Amino acid sequence: MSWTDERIEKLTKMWEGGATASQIADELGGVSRNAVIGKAHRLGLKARPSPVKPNEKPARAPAAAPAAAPKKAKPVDAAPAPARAPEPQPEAPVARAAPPAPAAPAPAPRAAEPAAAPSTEPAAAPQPRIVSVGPGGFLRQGPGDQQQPIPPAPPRRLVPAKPSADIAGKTSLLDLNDRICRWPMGHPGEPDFHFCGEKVNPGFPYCVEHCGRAYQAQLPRGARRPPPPLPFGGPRVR
DNA sequence: CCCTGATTCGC
DNA sequence: GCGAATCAGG
Repeated sequence: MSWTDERIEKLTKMWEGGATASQIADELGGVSRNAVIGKAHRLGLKARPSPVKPNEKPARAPAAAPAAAPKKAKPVDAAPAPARAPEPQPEAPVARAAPPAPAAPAPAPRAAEPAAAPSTEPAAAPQPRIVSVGPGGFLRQGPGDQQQPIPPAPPRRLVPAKPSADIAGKTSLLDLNDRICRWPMGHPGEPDFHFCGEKVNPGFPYCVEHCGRAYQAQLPRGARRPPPPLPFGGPRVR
């Protein structure tokens, strides 16, 4: 299989949509998970929560291997050339004139340090907030009013945080009890997935109508009719 | 072991 | 450019 435009597009969409490489490969067909990952990288759409540590980066130069334990001596570059890795060490500022280099990321211009204020005055007299409205309607803050550590914690992915408008008023999983019909409407995971919600046919988990769908008399052989649609609408088409 | 993504490297 | 092999964490 080759990477046609369609396939690349699908790969890109799914990758960005959060699908795993396996899922994508499965979907595209004819390619392996590795192929998908490799292609994704070549396309430049990296950056995904990787199971592997983003930690120390030996950069594939474990030259300092402890006595060396090459599981598989690769025919190539088997020789650990000593002349390698001219990694620019951040240290050893040998002959460097030291201009006003802000080496340490010291506490940046912090607006206020009320904590270490041994001031006799009870800290912070309630000053009237100076707030104005800027163009566009945003609230303008005075200096020092910066509300800093508010990392908005980007949404994880795909999972609707709250019931969408589609499902408003519909019977959700939490609404189920043994008096209402739990016949599924739509597919689980989809935004408007819900349950029938009608009053059940007493003694059954479904309403009368859906009991009719769920429980069907076995017809004699040869007189079978095409099977009715299954719950969930049958197997997912993909 | 299964899964995941990252990386390498021969092709 | 491609992807199997390999690695490494969960």
